[in-house]
Amino acid sequence: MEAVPRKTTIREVAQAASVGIGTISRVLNSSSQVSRETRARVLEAIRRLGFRPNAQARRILKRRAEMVCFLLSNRDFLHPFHARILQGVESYASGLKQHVLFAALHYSPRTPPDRIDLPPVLQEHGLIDGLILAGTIYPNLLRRIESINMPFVAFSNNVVGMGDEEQFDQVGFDDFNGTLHATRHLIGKGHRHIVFAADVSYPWLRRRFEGYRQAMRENKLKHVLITSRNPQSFVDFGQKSAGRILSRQPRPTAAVAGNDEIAYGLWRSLRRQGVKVPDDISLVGFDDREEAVLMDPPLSTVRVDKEEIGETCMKMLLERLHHPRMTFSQRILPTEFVIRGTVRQL
Amino acid sequence: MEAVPRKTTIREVAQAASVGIGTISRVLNSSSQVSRETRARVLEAIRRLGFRPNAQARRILKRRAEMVCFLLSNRDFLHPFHARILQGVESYASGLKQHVLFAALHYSPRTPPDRIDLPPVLQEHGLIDGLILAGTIYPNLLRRIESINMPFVAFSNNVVGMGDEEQFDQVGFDDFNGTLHATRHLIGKGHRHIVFAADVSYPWLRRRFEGYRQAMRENKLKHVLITSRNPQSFVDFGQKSAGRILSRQPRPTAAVAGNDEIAYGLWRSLRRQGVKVPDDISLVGFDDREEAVLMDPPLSTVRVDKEEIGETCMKMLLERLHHPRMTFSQRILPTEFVIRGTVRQL
DNA sequence: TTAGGGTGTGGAACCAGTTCCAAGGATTTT
DNA sequence: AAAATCCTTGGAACTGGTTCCACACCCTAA
Repeated sequence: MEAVPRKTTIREVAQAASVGIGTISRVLNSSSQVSRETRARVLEAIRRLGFRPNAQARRILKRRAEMVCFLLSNRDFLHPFHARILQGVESYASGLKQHVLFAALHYSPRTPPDRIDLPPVLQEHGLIDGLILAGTIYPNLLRRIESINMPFVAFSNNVVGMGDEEQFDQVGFDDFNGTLHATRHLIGKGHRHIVFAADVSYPWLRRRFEGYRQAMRENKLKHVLITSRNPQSFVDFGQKSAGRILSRQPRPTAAVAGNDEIAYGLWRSLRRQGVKVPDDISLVGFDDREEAVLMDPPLSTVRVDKEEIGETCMKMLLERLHHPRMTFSQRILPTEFVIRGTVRQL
Repeated sequence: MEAVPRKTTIREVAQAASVGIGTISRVLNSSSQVSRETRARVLEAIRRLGFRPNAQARRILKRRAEMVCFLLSNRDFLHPFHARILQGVESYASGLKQHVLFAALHYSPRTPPDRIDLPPVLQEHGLIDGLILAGTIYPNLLRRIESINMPFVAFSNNVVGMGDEEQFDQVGFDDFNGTLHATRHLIGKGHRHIVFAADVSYPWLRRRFEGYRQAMRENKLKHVLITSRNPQSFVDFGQKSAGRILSRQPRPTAAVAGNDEIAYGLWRSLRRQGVKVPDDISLVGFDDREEAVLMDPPLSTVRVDKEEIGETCMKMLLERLHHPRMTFSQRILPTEFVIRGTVRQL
């Protein structure tokens, strides 16, 4: 490897400006008082030499990397959903001169914690100050992270199999109230036979189901859960569910999908069978993905502000870094039902 | 801010193992020969003290951050397309113990280079070794990057307004041959009246248009470019183009869309007007986005391997870092036409 | 026995910053 | 006029690694 050209150092700047190295440092950190003339002379020397302070050296002393890691776990790819969270993290972070490192991890929920092979960032220390966990989170990963004493905040909607005794910082959105409001909206539009389509073995879909059930119960309506066998994907789940919905007697007038992908699958399959949305059946989704607007008609769905999730994660992580012994907190961000074109008045 | 607990240092480990600090370093870097017994004693001490070497300190000496920045410029959000490139970068990088920092930047093509406000990562030095530029790249940004002497590789398909004299490392995919093959495929299926829909003021769409034109020319067919006024987005562009396509005499039997979003808009608008794809008109896209498979019927399109782009960018950047004076190179990755359901045999 | 070579090891010097103490000079107080 | 205080400033010491030189030790050859 060829030698990297040496960069200007603080000592050379000090020489050039005929001051001591301490003064340069003081100017850089705009901290304690430096006389107007000295400061000007130093700044001029910095400009002239094109000096940019070395980040690593500062960090050793500061004991802060000013960097956090966004760790995406067990996702085959960086979905727009998580991409938006990442963006929320980044935009908030960069305003505070914090950097965001991106890393991915694949692990099995059954691997013992100490056998989980963490990404390189987490193997050295001092590289990052903390961690934002996104993607599916099983208890063994939490154990592993705790074992290296790395402060972290988890995006909690995809946390699986955690007991109530678990204590860690988390940010999530309100699954329950999301479907509660969506379902109430359908009921308000005169719908009585409303089904819910999702695989409720996922904790977050289970919570959404509970929100739907709550709305049905408070209106003394019967709840119906539609599932399908061996789906290849959520879209496929939706497609396979369509037939089951249509075969019910009496035929449901509306369906609440566990997420937008299921809603898409449903819509596509219904349309193929000549069933029109919303004329023949109303449909609502959850998540408000990009594709929701592109559906025809555009999908009424529960909006989740993904960037706000990211921003809140970052905010909470910084608080944790500043106050390591602060008690753990959990933030649930509200969701919003967005009315588009897939619900009709009965 | 509370004090961060001091971590174990190499000197403490040396003390514990009753060896010198140099020996610890040698063990850590598994470099020169250390006797079997000494190595075992050191490793035992490291384990017992839970020692993890400080990354920053090493980097000062090594003059390498082992970190690169993925800079997304002028994108309102991290599209799946770029997300996949990022993933390609990350997965290749992490295998080589390199880290990937994510940053975003918004700038105007008209801002003078020295006025472009770079993200914090690029303001200090030593934090990253190099840069991968994704998103729209105008000459002023290149000038700015060059001014801080930061090695970089650009994803070249979105480079705008660059003369031929521009020299920098770039990785892109083959716009021209993509549409060339797609159009040839349509011609092979018996189509003669084929239009191309896109705003060719984008250089990459212009290249795709040229590929289409080449295929038409070599078959002595007339090329037709469809554009539309003041589109809100690519999808909108597609929607607005549908009418223009249908009003042509004789009516085209196939359309090549500049990208999948335009294809989606076209498809949606055509369907609304009762025109069936592919029965009444065949359609091909470009990019092979996630949505392409979800369209009904799924879209025949030109696949671009985004992760390979990311991987190649990272590979090229590492080469550049190892050989700073190497001549600049440009890699064009091949594309592949994917046959799905939107083209019919005439 | 001595010279020569190879291996293993200790630790000073170094990297590029920050911190802090001491000290110089100016200004104010006594 | 002397003492006290404040504002600036210089630079040694420090951070936590790596590098390199010196040296001890062992083995072999002359």
